[in-house]
Amino acid sequence: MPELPEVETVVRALRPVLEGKTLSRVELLHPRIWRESDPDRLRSALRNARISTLDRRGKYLLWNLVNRPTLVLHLRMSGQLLVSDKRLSSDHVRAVFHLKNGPLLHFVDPRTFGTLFLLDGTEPAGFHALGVEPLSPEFTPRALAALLRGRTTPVKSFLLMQNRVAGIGNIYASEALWRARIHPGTPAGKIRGQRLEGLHHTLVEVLSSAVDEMGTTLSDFRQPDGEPGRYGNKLDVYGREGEPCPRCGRPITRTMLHGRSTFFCPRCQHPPRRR
DNA sequence: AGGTCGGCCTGGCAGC
DNA sequence: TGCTGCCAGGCCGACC
Repeated sequence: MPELPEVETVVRALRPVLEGKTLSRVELLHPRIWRESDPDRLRSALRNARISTLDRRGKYLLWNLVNRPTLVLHLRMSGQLLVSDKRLSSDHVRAVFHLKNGPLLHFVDPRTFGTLFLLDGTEPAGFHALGVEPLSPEFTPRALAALLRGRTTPVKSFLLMQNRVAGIGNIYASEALWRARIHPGTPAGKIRGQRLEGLHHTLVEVLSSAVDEMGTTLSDFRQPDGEPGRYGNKLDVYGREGEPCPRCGRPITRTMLHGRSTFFCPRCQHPPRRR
């Protein structure tokens, strides 16, 4: 479940491994991984390509290549990028990147939801519709207010819309709303004033501290060296149905909102008062 | 157009 | 033990 902090962790770990290095070739091992692309284009774009810099946009990883289109990867649910000198024996290796005079980079993904494509005009349109980066200076309370205004959808669902704010997923949406004491079912447009300032603050706070802890590992997520992230034991509500709320002690509740598990404290997290 | 829902996938686990 | 069925969830396409 790589969300922004997990993808940021992967990008930071891969920079020293990949930046300035040259790919000799890529092996594409499962058709679902390149479903959005022409595999021949991918192979030829990556053959002997020099990697200049690595970046992140929302939950996407970007490899900027010298004189080639940018390579974009998305890990979706279960994808991992693992660095190893020796070839991994896993059944779920979907692509292998060969570096000149360097280790192998494995794209491992049991569920094959992950994907990779080139920014050469054939990319999925959704990539260009991504919303504001929540850890950028552009993400201000005022900017969030403009996005929320008039929306009737539950704020939890709103936070998952990548075309509004890019990078928040199911875990950090629940965590930020708990910290802000906002009920996940609150209509997004009803959040104003101090509550909105609070939500802006907790979103930035939760995402930044998860980046500091190398992300959350519930089951699949691994850093490129195979280590899990450390934020999992800092979660206040996610995955803690029935456990006491760290603030008030009342049991955490789980509900389904738009088909997604949503965790919250029914005592501390209120919808806004009617006026 | 905004809001909602189901499908894509497979591993892991609960329940029988 | 071995089977069934459900759950995980990011994103997209279909629908109202």
